[in-house]
Amino acid sequence: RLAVKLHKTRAALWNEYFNNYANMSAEMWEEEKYEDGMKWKFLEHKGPYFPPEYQPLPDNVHFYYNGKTVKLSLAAEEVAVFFAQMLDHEYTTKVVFRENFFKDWRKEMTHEERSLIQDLDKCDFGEIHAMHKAKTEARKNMSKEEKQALKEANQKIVDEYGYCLLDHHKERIGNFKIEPPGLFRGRGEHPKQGMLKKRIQPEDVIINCSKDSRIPVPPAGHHWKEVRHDNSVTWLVSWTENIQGSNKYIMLNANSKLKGEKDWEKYEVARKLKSRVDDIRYQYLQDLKSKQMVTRQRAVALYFIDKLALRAGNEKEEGETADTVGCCSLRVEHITLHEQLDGNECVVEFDFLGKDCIRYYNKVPVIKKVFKNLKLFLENKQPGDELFDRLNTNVLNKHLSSLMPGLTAKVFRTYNASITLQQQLKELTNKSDNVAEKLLSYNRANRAVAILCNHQRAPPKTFEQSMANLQAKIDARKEQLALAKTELKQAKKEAKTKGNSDPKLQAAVKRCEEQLLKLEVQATDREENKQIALGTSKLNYLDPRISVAWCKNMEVPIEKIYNKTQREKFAWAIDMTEADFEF
DNA sequence: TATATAACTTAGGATAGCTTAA
DNA sequence: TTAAGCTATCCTAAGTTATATA
Repeated sequence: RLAVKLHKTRAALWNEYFNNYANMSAEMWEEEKYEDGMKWKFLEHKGPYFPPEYQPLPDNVHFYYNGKTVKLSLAAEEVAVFFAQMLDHEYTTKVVFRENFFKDWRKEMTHEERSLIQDLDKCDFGEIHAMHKAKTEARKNMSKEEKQALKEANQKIVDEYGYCLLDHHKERIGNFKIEPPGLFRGRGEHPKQGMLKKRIQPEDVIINCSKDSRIPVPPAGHHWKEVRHDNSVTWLVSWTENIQGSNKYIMLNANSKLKGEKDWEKYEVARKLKSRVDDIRYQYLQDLKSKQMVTRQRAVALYFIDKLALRAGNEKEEGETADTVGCCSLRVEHITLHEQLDGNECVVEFDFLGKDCIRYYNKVPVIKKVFKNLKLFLENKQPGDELFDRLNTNVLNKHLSSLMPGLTAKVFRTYNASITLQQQLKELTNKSDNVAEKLLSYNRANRAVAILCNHQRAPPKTFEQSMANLQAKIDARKEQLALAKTELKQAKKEAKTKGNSDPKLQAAVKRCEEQLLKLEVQATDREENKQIALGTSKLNYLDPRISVAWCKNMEVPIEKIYNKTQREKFAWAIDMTEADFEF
């Protein structure tokens, strides 16, 4: 009940803010009274935008099997094109990808095709691939006018399908396009990579909107799977995808009221954790000594989640997805215990694949009680056995929500990310620094969070080159600076005899120094960022009010840290945050 | 109580398109 | 003016969590 009350108070606060934000007077916007769980009262939209239908290959582009031209049926040809388009990609060399593709491709073939085409290695997609490359090339080389026309056509689609009416607001939709068919590209060693992701028809699509709205019209000759009017959910359109059998949704853009409010709530829960975290930590440290195995496992898991910002780690169905784990699903093989390592005692070495098959590797000194428990958990287990065999995310989250309303495993990630940013910003930035230095500090604080959350990226392909280019610029600037300095010296000497120094030359030296510093700072920033992605934490874990307050305090324009999309998403924070905000 | 499912957030890679330097 | 390089945006996969179902 308390949580509901809290929620309602927040909703009222939010409405007050949003009235201002939307630049509407309170009278114009009759305050919505939402029942619990009601997401909207009125929802109208145009339905999804479908990808264009398949365009058959021109007659001069051939597919060959075993060296002979084969004219494929339309369905088989479309799938062949999917494969041909990916030929430059590493995917198409992987055995699993090729096998899955070939199996699904054969399903699309006619009887005759199927009996002829039995070996993928005998297929020659060369001409189709070349055609595709030529097409992308041609697109790149379009004239200004053609590009402009294309842009306008796209804008027209956005104007028509990209917005909806939700209660009193025209809101942008996040993804209004139905996903086009193609070959499934999973991450890492995905058992389903290469399978055919089928074309979605209107008959597969569920529409969600108000009863009294103008119901979206299906494409000519088609009908929707269902039209429903469920205002307890936020999606406008959904369909079932054929690879995993899971649902896909069309939902609002991040700048919408619905999403913004949810985001705000997320950070409010994390702030609440801030005020409770001491007690909660004390509790799980006590629990390390519990007589109950479940409780001790839960305590160790919480220790990891809190200290290392690990994800909850749901169980996954084997063979359906790549083999990745989070905290609760860690297996014996993923950790190594060291009584002594690099001068530290009780070190746990983690090595596992997390979400998106991103490797988590870390050597962490832990407290003795945790170490002792871990040793116990490992007893009589095989490498493939679960470390926390009595624990799952359900048990863990049930416990957490009993400690604090709204508390779940992922709140710790949000909390620790945001509090780390705030602390780091305090520690790293000086008011007297120039903007470039302040931004380096900001990025370093952001980077500390990204490292904590293990947000990695593949080093950009052009990284080495781009670093070299930057270094060349720095060298050139250094030379220029040296030159400017000698000129100034010379001028000063002459000034002694003539009596006036040269302010122009002094300014030139100063400008040169500033530019050099800026370049050097940029180089440092880029080098440190080689394998680290800052965007994910910025967008999903860092309370934007921390950044907004920092910008105000440091007199850094908000545009320096948030691009247009980010400013739109965080409009609420930019609008409501004072310089003294504390997370 | 276990398992499945729905709904929603979080995630990195691909690509479009803008900026900058040659 | 053009191409290279970089950033923003798009895309959709892969998580988490709450709830429904067996």
